[in-house]
Amino acid sequence: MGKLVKRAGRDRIEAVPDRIIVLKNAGAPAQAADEASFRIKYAEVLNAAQLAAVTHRNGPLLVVAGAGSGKTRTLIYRVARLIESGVPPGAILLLTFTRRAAQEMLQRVEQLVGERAGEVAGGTFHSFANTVLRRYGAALGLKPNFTILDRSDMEDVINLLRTRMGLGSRDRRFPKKGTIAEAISMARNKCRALEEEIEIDFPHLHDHTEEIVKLAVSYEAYKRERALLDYDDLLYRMVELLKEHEQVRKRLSETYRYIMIDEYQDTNRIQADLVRLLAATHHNVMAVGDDAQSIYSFRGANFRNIMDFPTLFPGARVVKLEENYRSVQGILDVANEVISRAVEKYTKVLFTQRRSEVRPLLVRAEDEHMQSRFVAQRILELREEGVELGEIAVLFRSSFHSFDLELELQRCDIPFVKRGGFKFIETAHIKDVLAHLRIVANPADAVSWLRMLTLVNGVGNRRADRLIEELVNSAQPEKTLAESASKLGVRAQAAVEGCARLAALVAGLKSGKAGSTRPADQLASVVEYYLPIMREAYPDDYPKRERDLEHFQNLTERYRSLESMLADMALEPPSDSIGDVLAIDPEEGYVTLSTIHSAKGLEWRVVFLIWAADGRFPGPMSVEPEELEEERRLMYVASTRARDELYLSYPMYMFDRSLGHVMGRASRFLEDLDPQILPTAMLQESQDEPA
DNA sequence: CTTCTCCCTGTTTTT
DNA sequence: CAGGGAGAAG
Repeated sequence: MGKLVKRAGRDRIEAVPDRIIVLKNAGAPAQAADEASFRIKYAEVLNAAQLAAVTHRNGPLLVVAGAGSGKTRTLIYRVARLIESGVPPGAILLLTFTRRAAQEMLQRVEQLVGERAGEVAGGTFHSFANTVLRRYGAALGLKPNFTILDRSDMEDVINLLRTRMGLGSRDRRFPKKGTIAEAISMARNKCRALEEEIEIDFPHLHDHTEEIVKLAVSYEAYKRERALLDYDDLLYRMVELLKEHEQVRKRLSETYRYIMIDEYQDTNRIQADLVRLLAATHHNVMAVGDDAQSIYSFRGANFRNIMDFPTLFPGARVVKLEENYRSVQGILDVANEVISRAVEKYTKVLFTQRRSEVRPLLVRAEDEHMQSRFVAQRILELREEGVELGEIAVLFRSSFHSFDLELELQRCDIPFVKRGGFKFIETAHIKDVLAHLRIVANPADAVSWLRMLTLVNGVGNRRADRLIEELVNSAQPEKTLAESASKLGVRAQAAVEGCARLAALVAGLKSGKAGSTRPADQLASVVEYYLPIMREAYPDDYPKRERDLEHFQNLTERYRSLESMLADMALEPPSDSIGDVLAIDPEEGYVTLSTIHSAKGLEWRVVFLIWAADGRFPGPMSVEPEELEEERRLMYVASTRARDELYLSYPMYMFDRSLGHVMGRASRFLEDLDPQILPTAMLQESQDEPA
């Protein structure tokens, strides 16, 4: 789907500097034309509130939009309206939650106003920051070839530093790398001192505060020395850039004269800062969001942020969209009930004119497998009734909740794609292969060197560490590698040979052996080198992994530059669970399986929510009242994804590792709902149905 | 110092 | 049901 679109997206973003020239002309936009001169009849296709938002021209605007109230539609029409009013598309910046969302919106804008919409800049905060930093980061002393660290890279570095600093080698209770990484990242996302963050959210780490802070300090230094940026750095350093370099700030602010942000309730303070700085010269910011759908507090978002918008941008206009165009009233009744029991009240009550006799259904299954069979069977029936598979989704709280269902769907030959949860980009073999390419782009990328070197037989953490010290400062790392390795001595013959082979590979990659520096070709030589290593490392399942690598090679075909490919892999990784994807018949379509988080902003005609059971949703990790409130909002998000039919199901017997078999109860968010609003059904085995 | 093996843990959610 | 971590052997 949409190779071209994706490519267009990248070009759009990369084209930043050219646009500055365009800009000067844009300084004097066409004066507000009167309604008759617009091709689109805005007043006819939008309701009053939507129209008010769309025709808003200058100054800050906050749109509080309930689920399904035409939020995306409003954004799209606003973009169209601006373009029709003479604003150059390149002066519009559309920040969304995923790049996918940005692309979909721009496609729809294109249908309205034509190709020029393609020039609108857009993407996630992180991908936008990435582009800007590559271009202007030199002002901060940042190399343009910096490497982006994902979460597991971050953990690798922390682990390395921890051992190096001799922390926690004795103390078995020293926190794990993942926990430390989380604390560091959380502190930054909430704009708190690390000490403070530990006190508030990680009180159990209190005894180790001093060491963790030290670790965080050396982590910062390590990244700076080696041109490495983690996700948080992308945002932080961009804020730094805008704060400290007035010229850059002015340039960008003048380039992007109209800024729009989707899903504002899920932004955190740094992102808000970023917007404020970007809009410094014009304050033309339109934020769209729904406080009742804030589900990313684990990433530092706070649903109260949206209410702070008018403080951040004085004089902001506020528009509320409350009419729902998506769901039938029965579904909204459930959603409204769920959210009305929240401790803190939200700003809207949804209503619709879509009447329907059908109510959502709370389905009790005997056990997990029966739940899966129910979903599969109902999907088959729906298909008989003429519902396209693409109109059906199964949602769940955590990605592993769908394991049993996946097997059942496979058994019934129902094609599906799973979104959220495991990303195959994060599997060891893909990361291994990527590491070899990352050092071509950034030879100082010590994380990747470490990964590559420890793959070599006879090289472990210690030797790798010593080799890296020499490598990262060397002008020709591959030569240095071969030389230093040869000094390891006869006792490490395997290591010497292995390093020589690795050095040869790297040399080949850099020189563009096989006459090409196309990422796909470079990847091919890496794979050739890596296959024997992989066979040895994973004797049980290497065939599966080989198929992954093949799939990965296909994915890289369309990239022309290594840098853009690597940035994409870090910021917008392909998340399809492979295998199934390839087998799908485009005519038939597929059912979507998704975590609720990944379903944000999407809608389907029929939605199943499985594992709506206490202990799963909310999960065992949610104890604090605030966490439970977020789970409640998550339930609200899940139920408002459905247009016509909504099935909430849970098994009556479930297996718990610590408790054994337990009686399952419906999620606490559903259990005391009026049966008039949420009727209950019980599954029964029919006689002629084989078990 | 590296590697092998066994045990244990622990399992949201994402850029 | 993995993947990581700790401990022992080469």
